[in-house]
Amino acid sequence: MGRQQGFDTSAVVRSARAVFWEHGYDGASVPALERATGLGRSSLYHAFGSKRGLFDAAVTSYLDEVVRPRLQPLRAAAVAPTALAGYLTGLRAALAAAPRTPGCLLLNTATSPLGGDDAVAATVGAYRAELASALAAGVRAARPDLDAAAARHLTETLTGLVLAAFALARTDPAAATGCLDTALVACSPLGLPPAHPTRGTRSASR
Amino acid sequence: MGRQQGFDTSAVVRSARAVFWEHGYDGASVPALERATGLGRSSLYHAFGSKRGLFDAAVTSYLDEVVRPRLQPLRAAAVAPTALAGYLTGLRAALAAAPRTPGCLLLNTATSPLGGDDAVAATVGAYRAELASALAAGVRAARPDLDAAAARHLTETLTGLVLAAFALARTDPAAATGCLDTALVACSPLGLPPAHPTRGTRSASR
DNA sequence: CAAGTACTGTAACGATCGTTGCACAACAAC
DNA sequence: GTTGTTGTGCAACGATCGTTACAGTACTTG
Repeated sequence: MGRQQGFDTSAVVRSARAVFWEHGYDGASVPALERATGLGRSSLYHAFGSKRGLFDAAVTSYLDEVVRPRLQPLRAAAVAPTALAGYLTGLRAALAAAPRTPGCLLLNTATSPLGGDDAVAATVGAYRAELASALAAGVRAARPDLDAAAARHLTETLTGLVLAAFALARTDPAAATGCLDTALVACSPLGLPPAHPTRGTRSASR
Repeated sequence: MGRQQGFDTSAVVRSARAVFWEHGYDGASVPALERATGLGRSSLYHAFGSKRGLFDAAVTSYLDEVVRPRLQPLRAAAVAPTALAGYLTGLRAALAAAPRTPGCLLLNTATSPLGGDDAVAATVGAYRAELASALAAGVRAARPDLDAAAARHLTETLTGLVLAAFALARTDPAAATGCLDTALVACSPLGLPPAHPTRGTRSASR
């Protein structure tokens, strides 16, 4: 069936994803995508049709390789009581580790003009629902003492705090980790910080 | 001292601000800014130096004419106990009113590549601090029963939920208003919704 | 081997980007 | 009125944007 392509598609998408993640859709120029992927325009356009096609592939890759692996413990059949706190501390560590993090590819897209696109809006909506669903499972496992209304309230609070952390990641990483600290406090059975509101997470710097 | 300019600077900045708000910094082309303001390039560049200069003026205008007026009841010397809930319901109504809202100009900028700019990051940080400070005052007035740690925790939770609402405004207005509903529940002394978690706000549609 | 098809390199496309120079118009100061 | 300064209109700048056409290469298929 003709010549076979000389590159690994998923690796190329991963490289392109990094460019979109850091520079946004508009800011990611085709020459920059060529450099990052090591491919020429012909190959890119042949494989993905357009810049937007490559971006869509990058978003799918982001969901599959970045978002869902981190949510996996919360989406399993049996969710551990520590899975919720583990997710939040893990996310906190990830944000604190990188000196300058671009935040969340999907949230950045949602707040960009591209967020007006119906397909993008649907993807972002599905992402938020997936996150909320996973956090709900974590809340059920970590806080079986809560009734349905309280669990729902806590879930929505945590979802909002996680999204706020993503929103602040680029300009104010400290504030972003602070949001996750607040989330950790919120899901504690005590309901209040033990001594000082600033929690120490041994796996994260600062 | 020479010819005097034939336009109202603040009105021009207001028009330009709307363009930046909807299309973002990169997406706002100079021709579009010309059309919105009714000015030629010469006048724009003479008055503001560059596109970035006009954007900075638009951000200042946004803070002065959009953000702070809404926060004013929370920044007054004497804060009413209802000011906090008033802010949240007012914001909710504003998000629910417009069919398609561009969210928050500053948060959109923060999550864009421009968020990496030091000046932008500083502005966004100051904005977040101002919001958090105002919400803290509202919490003190609305919930004098809370101790310092609990008040601080509630303030950070509310700040996060407001930011999350802004982040979701463009792609999912319903989810954005949901964040504000959750915030309203969180600052209620009951701590839980009375019957159904979905609160009715008589001033807002839906 | 011959034929056909799929992938890739090079080059250019038209469009739009933000910015600048220059000539002219309008007003203040003298 | 004259001079000097400042705002505005017109036009073009070089650069970069995403996309496409075309020729050539590499491989599968018969």
